[in-house]
Amino acid sequence: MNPNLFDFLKKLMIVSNNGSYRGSTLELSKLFGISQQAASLNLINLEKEGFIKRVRERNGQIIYFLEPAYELIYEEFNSLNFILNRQDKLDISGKVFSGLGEGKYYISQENYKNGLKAILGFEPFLGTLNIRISKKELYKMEIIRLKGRKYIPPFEKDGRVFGKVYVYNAELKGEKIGTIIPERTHYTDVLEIVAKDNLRQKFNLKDGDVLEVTVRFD
Amino acid sequence: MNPNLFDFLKKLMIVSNNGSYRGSTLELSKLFGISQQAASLNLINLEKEGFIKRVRERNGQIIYFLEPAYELIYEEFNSLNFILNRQDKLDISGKVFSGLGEGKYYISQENYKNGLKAILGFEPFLGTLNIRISKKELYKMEIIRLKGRKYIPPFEKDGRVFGKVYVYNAELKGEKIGTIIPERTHYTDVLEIVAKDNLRQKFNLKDGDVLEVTVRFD
DNA sequence: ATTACTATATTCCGAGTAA
DNA sequence: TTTACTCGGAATATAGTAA
Repeated sequence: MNPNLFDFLKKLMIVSNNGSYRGSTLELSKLFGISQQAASLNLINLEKEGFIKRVRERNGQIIYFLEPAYELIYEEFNSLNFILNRQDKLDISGKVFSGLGEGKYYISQENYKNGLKAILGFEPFLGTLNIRISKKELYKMEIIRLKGRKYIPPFEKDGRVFGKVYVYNAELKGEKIGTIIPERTHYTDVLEIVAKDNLRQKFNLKDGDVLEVTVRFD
Repeated sequence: MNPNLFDFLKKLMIVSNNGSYRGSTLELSKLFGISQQAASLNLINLEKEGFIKRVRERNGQIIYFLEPAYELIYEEFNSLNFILNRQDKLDISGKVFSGLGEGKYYISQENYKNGLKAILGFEPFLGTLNIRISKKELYKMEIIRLKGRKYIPPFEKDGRVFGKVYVYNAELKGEKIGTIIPERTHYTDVLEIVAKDNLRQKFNLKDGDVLEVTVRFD
């Protein structure tokens, strides 16, 4: 979300009571030092994006905050908490699920395999373990993305383009592992795990099992 | 601070390590999905406003975060915490100090006196107790300002203009009191307290004593 | 290589005003 | 009274480019 709109939402939630705000756009404009038109437009956008629900009244409107608004605030809260704790690692948890077996195909490519070995220090098992991150922890995925420093550069092979992937040292159940995040992907809630061994076998994992991974940024 | 610049600072602090970031404006622009020029300009502004200190290097620069940056993040963190806790009251503490006796003059004006009585439900002692809010809790002053609902409208008397003041029900040491914040003032760190009695006498207060006030928003 | 200036493009805001 | 549209101007971002 646009930082200006977020700022407006934040202020709106601060001046609200019991999960709602009753007032007019003129009132809001005066409170926030913006124009009535800007207040109106911001409300329209917030409603369009599903953060608030409005009910018109004689003299103004009632604004109800929907769950996504609180989720957004919570994400931001956690991001700031992360900064204040100046952490060099981050714990994230998710549920095991079966991918389409693409992981094995990709990881078998020489460039990726060698890149992983160089960054992680071990020869990876030819397969990945996927975990899906819950909505509550999605903000951590963004932080992990932003913190990405080590990566395997993109390359071409047999006329196909293989994209840049960020690689992180990590731990799982005391095991040194790696996590991979492709630079361009639409799966923003998936963390791919590589390890020396077949983790699914080693820990007898089933779909739906919850795993906690410690991702390192050094 | 401008929300866009704040957002940039926040992202910068997330991708940093050990209180500093080493890299180029081009790198940052790619990380954040903005232009190199915008990254450069944002850094210039952050440095101008005293949030960062930069050291040029061969290939880029090192960016050090200064204390005001952490303070800013901390303030925002607390504001969001406030939202998430959906409070209808707020505890704020500050140190007693002696004003110039202006409080007595203002509070003696009929309009102010009657307005206070109407909102607070008691006849105020003709004098105010001032407390100065510490930097750490200044963000609460902004929240209180934003939450202001009840006020005494501005008026003119003897050719003088008396401004709008926001009035809040509050508590101090179990006592029902009121706090006043003028709409326009340059003392953003001062909370004025009114009460039925002379609080300074009643509680034997001296300058420097720390008081905790619970401000209500109902 | 960099950063950052200048000029242009785009986005955003607010005044006027219709509904 | 409201909210929210159109439109012009301000603010902001990007492109080009100098240092």
